Amino acid sequence: MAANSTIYDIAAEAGVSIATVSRVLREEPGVSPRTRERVIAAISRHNYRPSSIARGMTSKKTNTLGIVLPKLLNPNYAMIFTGASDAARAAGCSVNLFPWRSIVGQAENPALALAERRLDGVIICVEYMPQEENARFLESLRELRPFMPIVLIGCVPAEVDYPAISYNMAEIVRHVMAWLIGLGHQRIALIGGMESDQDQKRRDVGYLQGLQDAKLPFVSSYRVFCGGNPADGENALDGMLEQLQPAYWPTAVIALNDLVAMGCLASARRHGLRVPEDLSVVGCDNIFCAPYLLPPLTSIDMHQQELGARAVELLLSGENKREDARWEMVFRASGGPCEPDMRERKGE
Amino acid sequence: MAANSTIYDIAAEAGVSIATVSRVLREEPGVSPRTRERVIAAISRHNYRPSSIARGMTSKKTNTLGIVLPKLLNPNYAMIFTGASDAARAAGCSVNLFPWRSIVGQAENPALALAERRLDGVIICVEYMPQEENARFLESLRELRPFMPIVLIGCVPAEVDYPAISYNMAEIVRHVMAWLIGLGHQRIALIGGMESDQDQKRRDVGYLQGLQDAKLPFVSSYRVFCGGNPADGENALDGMLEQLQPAYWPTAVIALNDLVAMGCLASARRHGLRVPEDLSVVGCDNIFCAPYLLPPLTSIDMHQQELGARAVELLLSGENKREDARWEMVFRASGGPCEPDMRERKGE
DNA sequence: CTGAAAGCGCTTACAG
DNA sequence: CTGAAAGCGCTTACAG
Repeated sequence: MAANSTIYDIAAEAGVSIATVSRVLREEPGVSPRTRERVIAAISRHNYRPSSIARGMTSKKTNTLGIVLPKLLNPNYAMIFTGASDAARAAGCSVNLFPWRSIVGQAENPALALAERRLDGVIICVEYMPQEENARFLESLRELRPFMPIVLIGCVPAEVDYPAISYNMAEIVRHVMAWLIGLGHQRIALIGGMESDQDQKRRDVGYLQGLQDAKLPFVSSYRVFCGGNPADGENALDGMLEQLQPAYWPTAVIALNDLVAMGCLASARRHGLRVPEDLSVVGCDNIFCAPYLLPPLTSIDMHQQELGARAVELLLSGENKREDARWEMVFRASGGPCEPDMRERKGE
Repeated sequence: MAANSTIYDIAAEAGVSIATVSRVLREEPGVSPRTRERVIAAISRHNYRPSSIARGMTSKKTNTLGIVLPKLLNPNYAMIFTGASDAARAAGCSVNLFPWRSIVGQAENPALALAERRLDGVIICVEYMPQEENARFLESLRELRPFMPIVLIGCVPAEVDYPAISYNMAEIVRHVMAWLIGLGHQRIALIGGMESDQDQKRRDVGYLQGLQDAKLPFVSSYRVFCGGNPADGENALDGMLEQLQPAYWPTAVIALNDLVAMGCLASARRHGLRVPEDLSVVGCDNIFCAPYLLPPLTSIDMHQQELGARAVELLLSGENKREDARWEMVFRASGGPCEPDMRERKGE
């Protein structure tokens, strides 16, 4: 009376064929009310649940989508997942989350680890993937393609031919640079990201463009690579400040993300820098804590839930279309005019 | 040459039977090296991947676990998921995440929505579930049980008979109360949670016990129910402060979680209260931003990744055992001795 | 409106 | 060491 009852048990109990039970299950029209009733009664008596796995076997549909994300501990990705999951549910699908680590490290073909799952489609976030692994992964994606539709999200390289929703980190960083420069900043640091990551390269492009736009020199001390957690940002800014005379300290920092920005705030505080008077800090992702930091953090809203939802739509639509993700700068107190207290700058 | 190749294609190509291909696939011993080689060559030529769904069909194992969590946007749950996912991977399984919303609202038997997935087991977090839905859910769990092993985590009611890893919120809140009272606090507020939630009841038990231990009166103005987000905490404390003369303002707040605590910090700041001198704030969950708030937040480390990992172990072991989750108070600057500035307290 | 039969792509005894 | 055959629990034409 339980997990082991199959469509045969129900058919026998209701005195019909399994085809009829199947019709009732799938709510197909063309079953007489009386029959339907008997079948439904038998189903509930047995607590019968059709096996989605057997269904998948015959129907070739699993009603399950996959999403590959770097990690979940950064709320940025939790937002993307949530958006995707909600949209999928509305379309009658569920979403399986694959942390990046769970599919990489698979000997030759990382992406093929997904193939055997026979998903109805997969959303892959190409971000924070070390260059080498990333290249190998994109390569192996070609072999995944025959198995299921793929949509890429994130910093999608222009040359790959997949449906994608991408954001242009170069454009974003350049925009932030222009804003900071407009506020009088000339010494602007860019902190975070691994030098080998795909999306870092895009950030650096925007950073350099921003400098060029204002005819400012590139000072390599102001570009520090590091991981994506608060402690990474803290260490990175600590290191920068300690290696430079105060006269050369940056007056603004663009952080990889809000986590790194949090670390920068902590470092600034410890070094006696007032934010934003002595140091402006700009984050990215606009995670839930950004407004609650002190000072509240200026950041970039990447509209992550919308991004996740849109990726699902694109995946289900089957279009091979490339879109740009929306983004928007959110102004809070951590970013402001450049007005460092010169009395404290012993070097000037 | 792709998604459509099956074990038959490989068998034909390699000139063997499908049983032999299956043996090679599963790395069974007892296949001659020559044969194995031919099969492997055919597999890689076709980019063949066995269908996990067909495998599940015959082997009755899906190597997939489920985990039901209230939401992912609170990092608390992202930590639990991460711990579970890592542990599952080490055991050769993957973990499917089911947001609470995705399985509830299913007409009669919410838990049965999981049944058809034929998971190898499921971890269910019983928390933040409105009482009514929660009761219905626990009830329907009985019908899920024949389908797959279940492990409960969270504030698991003592009366349910499932393997579980539970934390005793009553004990935790009582402990925090004792600590605050030891620091001289007498007016302690408890903020957050929905009155109807199971785990709130446990918190309230601990709160009342804490008051009793110190022979302090229960002042209902100090107990405010609200949601679990920063804005909820902010509004809740705002409301409390605005309804009381400053002389009666609490000198300490125990928040539902760190998100609510963040909101309380903001509210305190806006009301000119120094933390911790005028108001101590204690959060729960010790999420990544706790150390980066101003002041850094005293919180409870719930060892979430360990909890998730342990739940997976318990699930796979098949033991029907009930364990207590580890927890630990983390002391930071937001909690301290009660020494409000009386000059500011116009009422005294 | 209903049923008999084939088939989805594998694994698993059972023979040899 | 290898293969023929049954079977997992459904859906899907095809008949009637």
